[in-house]
Amino acid sequence: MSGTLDERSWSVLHATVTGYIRMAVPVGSRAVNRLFGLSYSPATIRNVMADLEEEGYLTHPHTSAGRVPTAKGFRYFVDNSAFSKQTDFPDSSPLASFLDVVLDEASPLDLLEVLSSIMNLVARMTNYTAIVMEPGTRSEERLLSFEIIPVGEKHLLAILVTDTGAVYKRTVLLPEGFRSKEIMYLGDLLNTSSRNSPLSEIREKLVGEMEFLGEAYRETFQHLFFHHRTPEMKLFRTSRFAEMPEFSDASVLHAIMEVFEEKAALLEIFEDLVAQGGVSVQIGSENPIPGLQPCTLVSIPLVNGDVWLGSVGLVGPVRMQYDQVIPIMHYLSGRLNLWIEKTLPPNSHSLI
Amino acid sequence: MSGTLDERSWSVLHATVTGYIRMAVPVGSRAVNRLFGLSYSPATIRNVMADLEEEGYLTHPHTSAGRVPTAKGFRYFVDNSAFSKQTDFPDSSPLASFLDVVLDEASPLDLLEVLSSIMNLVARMTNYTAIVMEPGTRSEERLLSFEIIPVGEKHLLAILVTDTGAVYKRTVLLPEGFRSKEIMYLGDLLNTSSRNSPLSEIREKLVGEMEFLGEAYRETFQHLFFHHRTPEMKLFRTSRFAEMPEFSDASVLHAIMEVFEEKAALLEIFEDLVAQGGVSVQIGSENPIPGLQPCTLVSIPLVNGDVWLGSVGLVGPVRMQYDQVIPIMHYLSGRLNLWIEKTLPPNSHSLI
DNA sequence: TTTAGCACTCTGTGTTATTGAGTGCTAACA
DNA sequence: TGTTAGCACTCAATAACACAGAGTGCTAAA
Repeated sequence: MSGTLDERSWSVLHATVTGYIRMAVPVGSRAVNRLFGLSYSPATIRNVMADLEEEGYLTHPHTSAGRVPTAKGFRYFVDNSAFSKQTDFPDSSPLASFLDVVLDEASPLDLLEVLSSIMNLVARMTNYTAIVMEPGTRSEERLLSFEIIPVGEKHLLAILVTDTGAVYKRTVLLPEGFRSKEIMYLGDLLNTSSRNSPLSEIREKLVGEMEFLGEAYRETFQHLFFHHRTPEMKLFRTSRFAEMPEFSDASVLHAIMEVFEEKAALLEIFEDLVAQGGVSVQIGSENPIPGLQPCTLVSIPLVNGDVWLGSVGLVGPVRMQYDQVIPIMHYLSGRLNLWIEKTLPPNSHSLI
Repeated sequence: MSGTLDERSWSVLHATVTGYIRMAVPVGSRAVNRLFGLSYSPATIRNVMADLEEEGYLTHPHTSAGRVPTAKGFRYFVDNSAFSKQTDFPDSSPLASFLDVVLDEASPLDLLEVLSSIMNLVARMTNYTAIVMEPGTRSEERLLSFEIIPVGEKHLLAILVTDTGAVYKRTVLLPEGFRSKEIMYLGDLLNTSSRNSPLSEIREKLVGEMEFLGEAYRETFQHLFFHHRTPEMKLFRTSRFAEMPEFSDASVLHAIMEVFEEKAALLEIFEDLVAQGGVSVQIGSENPIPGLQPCTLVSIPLVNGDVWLGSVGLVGPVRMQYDQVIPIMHYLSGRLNLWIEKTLPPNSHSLI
């Protein structure tokens, strides 16, 4: 990135950003001088601020207003603050003890629920909106169990379990003249012959074998067996946005709410950040979704080697309390990924 | 309720309410006269409006403003408009053909998904927020299948299926020194001996029998078997609220968003309305949740005899397009409940 | 190099005047 | 007697204006 700031510029930038985060209004030279006890006078600070503005770290809503950090200013602040390197986290934190309990007794096969309960807490601690995302279909998902259960006279309920802990269910009406036995036989066959085979392989095999079945059988069976797994997303405390001054404009707020109702775009962001690993901070327009550009997204991927299992994130205003959020997310990244690494075999989605 | 309005008063009330729904601003006597071609002059309309105000159907934000309907005014409007009695619905509607397709191939065991896809469409058609609610634990839920699947060396995955189509899963770490065989044996036993027994009965039996098991076994098994089912709620298009003029006040909007993040209160409302049956319209303060009082909730319970399977609702501003929403919900109530009645045995949650 | 001082700029607020929509009342009318 | 035209009155919303205050940029002094 661009050059490094000297000591004095950095302390002014730091104070300006911190002040803006706290007050949510443009910060003037006097405020920086007083609030942060800088040993420079307001006049000096004004000079420094003018320089910082020229270099693009600050802006000016209008002549007689204080300074507001730009995305570049926030970026420099985040990259150079101590909290971004901080690796320790107080064991006494409620989060730490919560994780102790949850991670001890839970399994990565129940990842969505585990992450949900954790991020629910994190959302409450930080007062920002939390996101939990789990990807859809996984490449080498393998069949653990396929059970067809007759329900009543005319219905079949299929339960498909894969080694990632995913459970699919579907109910179908048995077509007129069909015996449930026949379909159940197919199910049993599959269950014993293909246990532990990748779903993709079973799919191909089935398509081949099913040529010999009647159309109606084939359709019913396919309906029971072929599921596509959609990504799962959960949100916590989206209502917080309605309280923040930067979202008092209804159209801005509306745009954000719409982003939250459409998981595809968020999924893409999380996918893109997997390779990066660790804590990603996307400030303002650094993220590609237009509606989300007045926001900052702090997120971490959960991986087992090079297999992506899911991601969690926090969304708040650009004026986010980075010094609180980033250490929390760092800590979460460490604990969760360690837990996954310890529990799952290397590079696997599953416990096998 | 209070008395019946004479012909003229009713036409003025009708025009005022309709006008207010359309314009979202107080409606004056001239507007009523012009927009609705009433044969009375503005002066006469003013007299009638004054009477309606005295009787509590209209209010007055301030002297020189037009009239705004009160909750009582909306209530009278809803109760006496033709659309509330209308029973037919165009077969050509996208909703009708959508239901034709969905209800034909789906089963009430997948109720949550069925209702979700329908209400997603309804939310888009009406531009209001849709809610799908499914109650939690059901009294006489019976066991269909309980399977314990070993995953890897040290984990067990339990899948419990009940006759309502509910599927529970949980993964546990096998305690040190345990053999998965032993626990699986318990599972098998349960599966063959207790299939079709109510969960409550199995629970009691197990608690009795498990006295003889060691503490650790008991705990592990209980962890696998005892789930409590929490109510499920899904929301569609909550972002719409951010666009409506009556919710431009951030604190009002925030209160509503918070209601949507807490399913307990909504669940209670839906539960209370089950007995009433059919289409319930709760206008403004008629619903008991404070944050939701600037809204109207139009909802229908889905029942099989006296068994409640779930509810769906639409939430919008009090100034809702009742003439569009109520017929839709009437139609939905009819189609869905008929579908349930045809598919499920009488007074049952399930297909058995 | 830093800082005090000062003129200047611009938003936000409070004041006032004005406009216009809408009412309530009264008197005329059918 | 019910309906309507006319008119004075009320009050929110808007615009115009002055003014205070916060904050800047520049200059000159320390």
